[in-house]
Amino acid sequence: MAEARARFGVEELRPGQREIIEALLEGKDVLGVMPTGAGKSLCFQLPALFLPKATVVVSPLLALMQDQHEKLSEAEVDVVKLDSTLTQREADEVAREVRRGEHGLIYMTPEQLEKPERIDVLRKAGVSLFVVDEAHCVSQWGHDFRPAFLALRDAVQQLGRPPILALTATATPQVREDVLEQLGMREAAVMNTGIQRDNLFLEVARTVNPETKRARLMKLLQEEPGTGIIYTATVRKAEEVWQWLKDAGVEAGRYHGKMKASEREEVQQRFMENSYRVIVATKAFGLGIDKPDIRFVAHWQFPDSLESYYQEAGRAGRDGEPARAVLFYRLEDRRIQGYFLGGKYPRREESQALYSVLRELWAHRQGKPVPLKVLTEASGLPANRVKVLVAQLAGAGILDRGSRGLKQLRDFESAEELGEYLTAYEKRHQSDRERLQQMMHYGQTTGCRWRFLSEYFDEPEHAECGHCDNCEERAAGHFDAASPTRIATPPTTTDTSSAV
DNA sequence: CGGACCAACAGTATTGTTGGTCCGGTGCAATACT
Repeated sequence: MAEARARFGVEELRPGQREIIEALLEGKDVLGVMPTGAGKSLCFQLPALFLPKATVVVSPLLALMQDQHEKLSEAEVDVVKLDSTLTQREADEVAREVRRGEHGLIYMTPEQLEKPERIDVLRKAGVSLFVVDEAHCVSQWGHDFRPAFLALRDAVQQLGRPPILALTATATPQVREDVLEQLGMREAAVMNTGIQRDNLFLEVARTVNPETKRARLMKLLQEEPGTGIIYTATVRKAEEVWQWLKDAGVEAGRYHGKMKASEREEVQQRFMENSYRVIVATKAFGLGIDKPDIRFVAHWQFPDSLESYYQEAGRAGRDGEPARAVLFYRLEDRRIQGYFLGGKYPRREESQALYSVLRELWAHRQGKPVPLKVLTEASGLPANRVKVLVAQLAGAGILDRGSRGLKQLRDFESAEELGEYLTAYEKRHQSDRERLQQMMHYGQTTGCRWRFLSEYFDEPEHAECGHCDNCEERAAGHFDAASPTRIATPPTTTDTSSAV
């Protein structure tokens, strides 16, 4: 504790922190689900000081690593990062130091851990603790556009399987299961501090067309003098809303993945300094946004799931002061999310084709390892897709990802097992569609929205909240007791009829 | 998946129908160029 005080200026461990740290020091795996601002970082930064060997921290974003690296360096903690921002020469130097065991805390991207030479260095240094920060990325990104997250399980095995700490702010039971499975965490202790945020007022505005949305947004801006974020589903829509706000004289910024890195950095900086009233953004404006006094988050279009929604909406009111999360619900907005879900996972034919090609290659090379590159070219599938399927085969124990290539361990034992492999992603696709459906139910429900979220996240039942639009209206007597539909729509909370 | 947009056509006013095309998120890392 003295150490925590001296290094990090912490007086007392918060709920959850002590339990997590104690479990780790006993050598257990831990999945920590705790909100941003609850002190996740301390859960590994503190043990890292006492553990005999290095602590590896996997972080999804270069900017996040940069940020943490700076903060820790200022606190005179011995920390390095290993990523593509280093020159070859710098990376070699850091690698040498790591090998000699000179560093206690090593930040890396998952992609770096795919490289055999990095694994080699870490093995020589020895690893006491393996941390996956923002662990929902394993489930959210691993299966399609950043499959390096699915290779972490192998990496940690190769490192002698030290205890794993996975940390995230939100996770449904499904996502928790997936993270545990993909990282190979068996019998992990799960610490969940809950999702309730009493200062966050949840509301939904039914908006039948773009005009209604604009009117509703203007109203919100008039009611809320503080800063906020407006999320859109597409880059084009973000640009459009941004332009419209600027024309209306609102100090607005924009943020999305098509902008240059330098510009994005500048916008974020200015947002932190309160130079903007609002930021219009796609989901690119997410991880690492930790501004405490965001007063509202509005969704021009709903995202793909309530996980995403809660992550984004939950960025409002981190300071504990009253804040609002407003969803501009429109049935038609389902379309764009449906499209995104469409091409996300490998299809059955692709799984089938890849497995056949791989078996042929093995046969042809008489069991010698097949380099990933060779398989990718032979299959004709996109590289990411191949990586996802290979990770899945590795998880099933069919192959092993060695430094010289993919080695066959066994064949599928039965038609059932093969069928399971082929249909695994169809099931996932189906469950994603159900999650989108749940997102829409949230938009349509006339019940307590916090209760809806609690049920979705499988949290203990709680009484009606009193801080969502439906509870407020019920209290004001605007619901017909016999029917679930609304009988009165006061202009203060809904705006379905008064299109401009 | 399905809305937005446009052109062609229908037909004789201005507008309406139909059919085709287009578009759509999240990042790391390696590489080629100044």
